[in-house]
Amino acid sequence: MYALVDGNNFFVSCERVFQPQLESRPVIVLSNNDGCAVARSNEAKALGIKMGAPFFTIKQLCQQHNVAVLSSNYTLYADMSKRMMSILKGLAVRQEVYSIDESFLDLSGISQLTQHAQLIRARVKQWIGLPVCVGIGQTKVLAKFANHLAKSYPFLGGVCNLAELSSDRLARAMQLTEVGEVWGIGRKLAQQLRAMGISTVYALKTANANQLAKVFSVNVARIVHELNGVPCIALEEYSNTQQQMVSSRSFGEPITNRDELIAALSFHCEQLSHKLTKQGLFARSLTFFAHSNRFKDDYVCHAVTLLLPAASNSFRMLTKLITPAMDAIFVPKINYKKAGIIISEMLSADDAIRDLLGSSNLSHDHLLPTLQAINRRYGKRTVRMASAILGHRWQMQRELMSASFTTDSSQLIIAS
DNA sequence: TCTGGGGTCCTAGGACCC
DNA sequence: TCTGGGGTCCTAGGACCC
Repeated sequence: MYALVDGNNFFVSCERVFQPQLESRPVIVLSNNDGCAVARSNEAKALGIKMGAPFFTIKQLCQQHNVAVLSSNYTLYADMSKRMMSILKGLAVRQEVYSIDESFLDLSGISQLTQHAQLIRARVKQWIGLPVCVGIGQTKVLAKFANHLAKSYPFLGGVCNLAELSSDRLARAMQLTEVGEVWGIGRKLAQQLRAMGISTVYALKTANANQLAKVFSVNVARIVHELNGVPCIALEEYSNTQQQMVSSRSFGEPITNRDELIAALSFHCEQLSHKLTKQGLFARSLTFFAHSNRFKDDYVCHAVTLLLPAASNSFRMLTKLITPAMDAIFVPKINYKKAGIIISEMLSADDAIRDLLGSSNLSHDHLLPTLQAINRRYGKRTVRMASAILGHRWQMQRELMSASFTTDSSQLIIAS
């Protein structure tokens, strides 16, 4: 049996742990650049604030109802997530960390599953102050569905174990739930399924999997099997090596200036260099992209993929590609709104292939460890490429951010 | 005026191979 | 008249997830 444990309104709950005065008040957390609402407390949901709603469309509503509006504080959420995952790990046979606030657990061999799920809830709440819901089912898709029920029906007390439901009640619950709620059925698929007369979870469960595989893809067939209790999606305990690495960001305000764009791309080189080093990986090629506002008619997007002479994790090497990249993508007078870099080909140190002359397809920047040591000791970005300080107008807006309660000793909460 | 960022997987189609 | 069949690899693009 699988469990899906999911933090309730995760970002909001993290904020409330350190700001108890936010309890029982409507609270929302905004995305980068204070763009749109990415987390909402129940009170905020009740006001009709939708997931992903652009902030400018709800600003007035927030003022009217005294909604607490916060910029996102990912450092805090990542740290709270790490703590939550480590608690869950101790309460399961195997664990798959699925997202910042969700974890699949393999509960094979554990008896009294419902009680165990309640223990999970109680422990996470007591040890780190976060409320979670637990859904239990025979497959990952069913565990997800159970979790949805646990969240939707408060009388369940935050835990839903499908094995405890009679087949009649399970069928009833599936008939009452829209097909789009199923994990893996997004907006487009839900729309197409509805057009075929499949509009509830139950209708999907009882549909012909082979037929759907032909019309859509094998994925949809897998989901149908999973809804029927046949596992098709395995628990991924150890994440396979990452396929892709991205650093990108929208600008606080549109930019047209070449230097400003260079500064932004330099920043992304630093970010990626840091990520690569942390995971022991080396980039082979980088895709640089920059685009204007995608909500406007004159939207343009330019991208170029460049190969490094040898795979590298050093920001000094990555940064060298910025000039050729700019030559390929930069067009004057365009109002750029976002830029970034994608690495889609990575090597680990083990992949290094030595040729006959002893040179390697990996290039080690021997200065890098020293530079990193300086930055660790004297603070992030003490030493950096000069190109990164050519401009700053591109930086994000985060006007309403809370403190780094758990990761910066100067910002600890003081108990008096 | 204002609309996130970071991922994965699948498919279709072309190039190329024997 | 009639022009194979099976496979791999790559890329672009779309859909999905949180």
